[in-house]
Amino acid sequence: MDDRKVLEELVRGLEFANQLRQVMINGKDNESSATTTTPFVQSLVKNVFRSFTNTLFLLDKYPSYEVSHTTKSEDSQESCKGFTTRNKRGYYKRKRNTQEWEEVSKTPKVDGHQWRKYGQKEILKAKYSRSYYRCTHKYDQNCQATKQVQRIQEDPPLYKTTYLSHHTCNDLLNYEIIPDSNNNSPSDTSILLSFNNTFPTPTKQECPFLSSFPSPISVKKLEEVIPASSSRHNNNVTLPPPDPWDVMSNSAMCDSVGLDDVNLFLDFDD
DNA sequence: GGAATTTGACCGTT
DNA sequence: AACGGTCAAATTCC
Repeated sequence: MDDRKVLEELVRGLEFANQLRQVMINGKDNESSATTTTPFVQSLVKNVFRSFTNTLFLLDKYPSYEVSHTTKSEDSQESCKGFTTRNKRGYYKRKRNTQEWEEVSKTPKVDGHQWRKYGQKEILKAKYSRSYYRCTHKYDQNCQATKQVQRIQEDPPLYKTTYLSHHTCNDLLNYEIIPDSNNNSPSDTSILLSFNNTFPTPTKQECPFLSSFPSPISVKKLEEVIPASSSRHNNNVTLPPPDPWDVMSNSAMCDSVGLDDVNLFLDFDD
């Protein structure tokens, strides 16, 4: 069987589930409908996500899949961002690869991974500066995961996190592959792949195998308003925001995520 | 004293 | 030339 086709089908399923989630989110905006439909529907959506992500994790064990989804940009990025030559300081590939996804949350939350801030820049036409983080295990485990955090809105505060490359380190605690908890409690509003979490972060946690999950999808937020003024040294974004793949595990372990906590849209590159 | 953060410089991309 | 991602020395934190 063609792993890629299987994966594409799974991704399509995720997209549908995400669309359903969007419907739910819209429903939550309308408070009356939210109270009547969310517990059951949320549970269903969560289970759908759970099934898809579990399968995707399993697919990750297939080397052929990894190869088929290694893009040119990834290859070049590897060579560029690896900084094999010390003199090539700042040598990188600006063009984003396909293993990139974004998340928008109301708070810069803590995720399970350990991040090291390595830079902060003022971005043109952006009101707030952008912070750059790399995985703490970049050198000891050659983990290439990086992320960028930028505040995009003042009131209410909104933060955009852009993840580039998934973790390859073992920075995560043990994680059981998403068990079918059959948890349909009304308070359970989390969703796998919600790319967000709210629970307090243990210093170290999560699952090693999750960290090596290759993301074949890119996630884009559809709209973003960035005021055209500039301010420097915004220290509001010092807490490491969540890592999507952590969140998947986190959601599985601790279902405490609000659906409206994330404004996320999936987009799939062909 | 080691680890993490800050911040100006560097440098490839656009 | 401007922009933005990264480096690395200086500084701060624990």
